[in-house]
Amino acid sequence: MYRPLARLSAAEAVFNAIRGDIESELIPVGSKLNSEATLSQQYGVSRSVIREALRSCTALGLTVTRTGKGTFVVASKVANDLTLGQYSARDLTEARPHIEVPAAGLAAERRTPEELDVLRGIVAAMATETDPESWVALDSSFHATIARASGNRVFASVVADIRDALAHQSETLNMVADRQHASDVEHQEILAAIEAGSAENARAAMAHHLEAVGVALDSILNN
Amino acid sequence: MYRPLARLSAAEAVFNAIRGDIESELIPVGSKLNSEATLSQQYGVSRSVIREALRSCTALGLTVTRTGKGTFVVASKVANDLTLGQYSARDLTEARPHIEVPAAGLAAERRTPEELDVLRGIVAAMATETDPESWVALDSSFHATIARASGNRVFASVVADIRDALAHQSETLNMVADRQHASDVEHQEILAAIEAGSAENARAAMAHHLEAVGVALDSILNN
DNA sequence: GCTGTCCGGCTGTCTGACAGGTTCACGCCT
DNA sequence: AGGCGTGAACCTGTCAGACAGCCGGACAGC
Repeated sequence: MYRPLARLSAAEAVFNAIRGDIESELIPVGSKLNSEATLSQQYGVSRSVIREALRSCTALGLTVTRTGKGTFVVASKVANDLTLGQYSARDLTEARPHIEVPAAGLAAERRTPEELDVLRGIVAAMATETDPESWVALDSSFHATIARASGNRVFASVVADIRDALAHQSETLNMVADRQHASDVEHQEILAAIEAGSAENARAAMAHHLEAVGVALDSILNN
Repeated sequence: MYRPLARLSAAEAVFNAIRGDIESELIPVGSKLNSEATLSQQYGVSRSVIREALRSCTALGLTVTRTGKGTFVVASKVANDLTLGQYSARDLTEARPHIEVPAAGLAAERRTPEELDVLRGIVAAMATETDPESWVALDSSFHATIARASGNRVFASVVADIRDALAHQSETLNMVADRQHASDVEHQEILAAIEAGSAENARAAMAHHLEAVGVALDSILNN
């Protein structure tokens, strides 16, 4: 009575199998999948098919693959903010300096006294904040406020988007513990430059800060 | 001042490029991508890399690939119900008969007079309904009511899930125009069997209905 | 004890090949 | 002339084998 639909391709079948194992947590988050060669033998298909299946898992954010090491499970289910979180950590880290550094320079020249007050308040609050999530929220405000203080609506809007995306990434939180104190110091330097009205120093301080953050994120992504 | 993150693999780079073209609607929805061999030449990489990149697009629901025909753009952005819409049209069509057919049989034996009234009302409404979306909603109610009438909470729950997922798929709507009248007739036959208390006839009528729907969906998926 | 080097394992990519699905035009038959 | 089958061209799906580059650990030398 029942006629099946078109056959699944081998790659789809393997993808379904692996995805099922991951979503059922049969393969727990954090663990390493078998090597492509091993999976190839296990499923009785060529390595090309395995790679395409893993590529699907990676596209859905279930796994990450690192050259020379293997493929690792990073989530047991598909994140539902795949749409909104359209920026990858790499995209963000790469783009930030190009936007936030010039924005900091403009902010040093154009900031109002009120904006300075806000920034001082944020920096002070961060120094005593111990909860990582709250600290990240303050960090977002700090950078967003500087972008607004640049007087350029494009910078303000883009930085707001970037901060929003960053706040939704687990790497951000993982990084806080190591970077919190260092970031506080760097923030103070940025603030000082903006207070002094030195665009050059503000750009340098912001560049230094983002560089350090980028390095930290990089090491987390490749550990 | 700025050190880039780890290089993107060729497959990731090509994926980003194609995804960008799709999301910017530079490659409009409905159009066909160049063949894998052609893309291979265009991007200067091997066909394997192209296939992995396209596999990523397909995993995100941006494209579908059909053997012997090519790869087609089906969405300009990643759907945000990738999580919820965890069932593919294929999954649904494949599973439905195994659940709804026995449920119809049980419903014929266990339905209450009140449930019969509800079903009659739905069938009557569908016969005069012209708006496709409203018709689909009634269709969902019809199948869900039968599942509830089976007296088996598992069937009721599963069918509700299935109907919910189906209602969110564009293929469902595309199919209505062609199938509406035929489905109305088939629904009447199912209702008649359930009214008569004939489990055998109810199963047969439901099986026939789902078979016809499956064929229609199949032709849409492979047109 | 520390360091540097080497090796085995793994991913990233390429090449070439063949099977099977799809389309279309050409030519044959009616 | 019109319908029909058939084959050629093109496309995706899969396979096997190969090699470069990255990574981790073992092992020898200082």
